[in-house]
Amino acid sequence: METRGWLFDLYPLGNRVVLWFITPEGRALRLEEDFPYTIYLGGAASRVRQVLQTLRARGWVSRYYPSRGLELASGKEIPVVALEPKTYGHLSRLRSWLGKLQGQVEVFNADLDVSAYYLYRRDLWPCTWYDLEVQEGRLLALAPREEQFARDFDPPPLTTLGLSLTRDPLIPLGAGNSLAITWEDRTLELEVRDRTGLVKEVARWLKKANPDLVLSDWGDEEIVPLLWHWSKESHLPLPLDREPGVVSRKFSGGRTYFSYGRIVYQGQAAPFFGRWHVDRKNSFFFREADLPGLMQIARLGQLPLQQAARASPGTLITSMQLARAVKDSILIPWRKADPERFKSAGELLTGDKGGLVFMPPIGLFFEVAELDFSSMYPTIMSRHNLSPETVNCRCCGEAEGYGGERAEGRGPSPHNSVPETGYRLCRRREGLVPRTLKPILKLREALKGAAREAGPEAAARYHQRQNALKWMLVTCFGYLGYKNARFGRIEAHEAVTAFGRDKLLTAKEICETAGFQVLHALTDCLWIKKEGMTEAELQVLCQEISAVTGVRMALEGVYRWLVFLPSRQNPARPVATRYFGVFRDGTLKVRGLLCRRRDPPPLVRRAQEALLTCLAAAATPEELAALKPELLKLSEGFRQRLREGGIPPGELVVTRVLSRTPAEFKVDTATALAVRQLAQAGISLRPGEKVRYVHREGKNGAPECRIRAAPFLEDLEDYDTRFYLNLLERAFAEIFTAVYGNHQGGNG
DNA sequence: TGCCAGTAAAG
DNA sequence: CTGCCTACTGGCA
Repeated sequence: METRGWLFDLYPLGNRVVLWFITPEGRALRLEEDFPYTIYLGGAASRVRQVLQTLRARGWVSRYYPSRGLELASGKEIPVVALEPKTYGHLSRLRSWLGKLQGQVEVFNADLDVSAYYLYRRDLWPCTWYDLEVQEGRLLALAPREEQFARDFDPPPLTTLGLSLTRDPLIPLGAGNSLAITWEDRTLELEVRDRTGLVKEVARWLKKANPDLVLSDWGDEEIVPLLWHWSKESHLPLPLDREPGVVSRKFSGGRTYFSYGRIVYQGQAAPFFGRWHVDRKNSFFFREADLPGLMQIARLGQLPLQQAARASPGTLITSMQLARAVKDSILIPWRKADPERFKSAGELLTGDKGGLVFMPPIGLFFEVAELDFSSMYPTIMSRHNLSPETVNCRCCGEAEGYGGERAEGRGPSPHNSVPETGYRLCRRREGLVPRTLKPILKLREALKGAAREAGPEAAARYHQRQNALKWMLVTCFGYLGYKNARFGRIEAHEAVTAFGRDKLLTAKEICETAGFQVLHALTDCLWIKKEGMTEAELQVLCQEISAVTGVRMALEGVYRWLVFLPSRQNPARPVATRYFGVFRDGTLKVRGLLCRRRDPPPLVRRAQEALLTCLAAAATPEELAALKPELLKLSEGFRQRLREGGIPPGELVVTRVLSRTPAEFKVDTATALAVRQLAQAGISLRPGEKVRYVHREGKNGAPECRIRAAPFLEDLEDYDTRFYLNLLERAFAEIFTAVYGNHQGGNG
């Protein structure tokens, strides 16, 4: 039978991969396909023979045969033995046994996710329409009806059931918290009188609605594990899955890890089988890019959507690289696992200098243009062929300057040598990283273009999708420098930043030659001005810089006025990353101010935003000066409200991310007090999770009374007026000091 | 006043 | 699938 279907979900089950398609009529279609997982063994033939004998004796492998594959580093084809585990269930045993053979044989393609490996091998991607050939529940053949990197796609309408909590997620379901179910624009609150009743009610809704998507808040961590547990306890069915077979469901607990210099917490996952469960509060990409973004990354990353939803940008870009490697017959090395070892201070200092920074002058400036390189690092990687296997490659010989004299000057650098470092780049092969990046860069440009031309609704969807791609591009650069990344290499990372500095410096010189004054420059942006400059002139400048550097330079905008802030520790010194201003079209751009941080109380954030919004109306020095009385009045209003008291606690909540476990705090900081308070109430938080609390009156009282942690704020009557006034003054000072000089008037 | 622990921003 | 550098605050000696 031939039909059409939109690839919706897939997962391994027993010996096969189960695939769910949505038909044009909106029906869910379940199909199975045989898919053997293939591991490759390389190295000395005698060793490999020994390993195969053992595996045969243990009965873990169904078959093996000689094969060939490309070695990443050399690009050469090498002989290997392909082996197929008997079932997916044998994979974990096989992996851990092979893992112990380090140094004896080389093991490739061993640690891939089964669903993802299936998609890479079959060259398929989710969230796409396919022509299907089907027989008795088996998938015989399929062909995509759309391109993987298509600018436009049309998903079928999906039925959605909402699931959330009625109160703060720290309050457990059934212990003060209730469940809310949303279906067809109506929300129903289910009180938890008895657990069985609740399970029955949820089961009834799932059966009745049979939703394609369950979109939840806190479903992964708080709702689904409890419901599942209760359903097992009471032997009641809970049809979370469409899969009729037996699926195993384990709740593993979340994971805390260190990324970009800070602690992150990723909650445990509670995916469904044959149905999507997306927890909005446990999905980086949903937050950044909504459902269209999730579909986009599932397609590009060739991951089941529920996995893509919970993945970090790093996992996504790695998946794209893995897919590329499988398609190109490159043997995939086992992931380097060295999780305990952090870089030492010495390692950090060597080599990597990062982005180039010029310090701005402090104060207020009028008519300043900002120029930004678009996607500078990814473009550099793609244009200059930067990849782990292309830096100082073996194949291009060492005669052409490798290790020799450094590239002098900053003119157009020799085609295959890296500025500053003397590294040499491969000319024969295009690297894995550039090959992965190129189509992403191209699609992102297409999406940005489409967003500019489309109506507001379609534009929002294009924008979400391009935003998802942005994060993958950014992370791709970071991963080059990460020692444990599968496709990382520190020299490649250094080369990217070296090219980056070179290009920014080139841009600065071009600006100066054209008679512009360069006020400030930061990694991939420039702030410049010239008496009587025109937009047309700036566009020409951008074109010249783009042509010379090979990276697109675009005019971010012309500021009517712009403020660079001084350091608070040393007011004579500027800070590179804190500024705000208003463009000619009246939009504000604010960086590094209090309102851009995630920790300040809503009241303080709103106060600063109110002042900024007021200032945005001014265009000239005169207008700016004329606004001062209004700003003073505004700020006095906020002070007044604080002093009067009676501000709801929610307005005063400070939000911080836990950096360590409660026991690890050496100092009684407010954050430490808050976690302890929660622990006393039986709520334990892990590093990377957020704590929220209000500062109370009486700083000198017992430590327990200095703060009150959320969610126990409902009966809180007092707050530390001095603390909040102080914070408010700081928010005002960031604006007043630079715009009007130090004098703030009022009682400031 | 200087130092340290703790926390967060922009790119 | 765990990539920094720098600015800043608050508490303590």
